[in-house]
Amino acid sequence: MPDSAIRPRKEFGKTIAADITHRLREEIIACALAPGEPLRFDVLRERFGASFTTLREALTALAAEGLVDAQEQRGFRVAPVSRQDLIEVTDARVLVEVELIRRSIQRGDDDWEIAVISTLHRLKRIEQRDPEHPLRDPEWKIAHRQFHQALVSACGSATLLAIRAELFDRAERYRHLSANFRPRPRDKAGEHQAIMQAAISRNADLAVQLIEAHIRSTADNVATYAAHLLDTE
Amino acid sequence: MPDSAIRPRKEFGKTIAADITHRLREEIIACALAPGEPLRFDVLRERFGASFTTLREALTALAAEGLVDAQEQRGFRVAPVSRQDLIEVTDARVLVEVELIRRSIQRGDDDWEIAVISTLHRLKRIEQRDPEHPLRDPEWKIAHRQFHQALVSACGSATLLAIRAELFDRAERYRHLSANFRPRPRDKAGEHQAIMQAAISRNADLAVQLIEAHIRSTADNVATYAAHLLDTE
DNA sequence: CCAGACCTAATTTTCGAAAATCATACCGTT
DNA sequence: AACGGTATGATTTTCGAAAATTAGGTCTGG
Repeated sequence: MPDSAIRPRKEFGKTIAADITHRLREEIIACALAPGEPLRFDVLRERFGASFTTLREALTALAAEGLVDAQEQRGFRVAPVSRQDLIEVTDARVLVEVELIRRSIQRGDDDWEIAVISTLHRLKRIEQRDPEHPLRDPEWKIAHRQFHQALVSACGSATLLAIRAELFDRAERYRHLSANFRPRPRDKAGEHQAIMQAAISRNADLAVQLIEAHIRSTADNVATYAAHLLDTE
Repeated sequence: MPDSAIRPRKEFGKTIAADITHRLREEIIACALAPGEPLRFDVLRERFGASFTTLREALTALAAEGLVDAQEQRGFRVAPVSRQDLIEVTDARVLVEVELIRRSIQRGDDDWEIAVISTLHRLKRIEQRDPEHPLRDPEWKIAHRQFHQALVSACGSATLLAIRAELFDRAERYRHLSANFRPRPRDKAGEHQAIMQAAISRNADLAVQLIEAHIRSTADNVATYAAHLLDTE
């Protein structure tokens, strides 16, 4: 990855504000910025090399996504975590994801099947290469995200996909939170494989059941291994 | 604190940006700013009396809510409307609202019942007073919003309530869109009464059925009377 | 010693100028 | 006339100084 000195001021054709929103989002999801941590402008200014107002715009956008907590006249902080919030995010994810899987299975065409199969294939490849700590591998994170994205991509509702994406981000932050304390990842590969097969064979009820179990067991895992981070709030 | 003779620039304790976000949201929902209309800074600056960056922050927040469309490097515009978007918003609302009604009916306590009954009462009072064009009456709009809010308020999930609120706003904009062309409002009072009774008597299945019909028939109404505004996009 | 008013420093929030980018009209060439 | 490049004006985007607000510490009176 390019050094920050070499890195262009902003990504392809986009505004600096949008770029910083993206970078901040990644850092918050990865818990490089800890939950509840104050986001002071001096610090951010130095870290991201942007002005007050540009940073403010990025923080406002992330506040609307639920990753940042805006305290009027008292600045911003990384959205705190809690057991209650984890439960809410999990339940909301199940509600939305189940609906989108059903729609995608009903509406998905050949391209959808190909996307599901190929994104799973890539995910498994990466897991074979280094089965240790998947969440620490940026490539695994991207591949994992793309597989789940592909599963629901044929649902036909940009509105619900946007909501799903926000909930996915918030859930991923909790996964990172517990990643450092989890002794060994469970058998996600097998779960993903089963979900893919249920989806491709158009077995909606089975796919829905597997997805719900997948989401809930991940959340349970977080609740167990990050318990000490969730109760002190 | 300078007690200026002029009216206060903002609501007490809030930032100007938050205040402008609120005012812009109201105007977009009410279609005082037409769908698709470009939001140029000179114009907004004069209308809202704020600087570029403050306005930019407000527009960014509204973009995250789906009421404004940010076109990188080419400014902002009011989010366009379309038949497809109306369908998506309606379906998403049904999905979320049905879930929240179920939870509220299961969990609601005495205070919840009181809130449902009293907000409906107020709504009916306002309708009696002036049964003509409810959407043009700010008081009716607030009362209507508060009744529906009360119905789901006991669901126990701030996360889902926030998602619901965004979808409600987007749907309300469509209602305003058709309000000018609808010959006569249908019998909403009766529908609200029936929903309240089903909720209070803890008949979840009936309440869900009524809510879904309520949402869908409203959307159908919009699709009919605002057809000429939805197809040209 | 405590409560509360006051002052100062730290921090956020807002502003308008300046830089960057986009849209359009103009011009010369094929 | 069609095309492509370029200058020009319009508009957005970014910046850092300045204003506004909060946080924290000090002093005073009871």
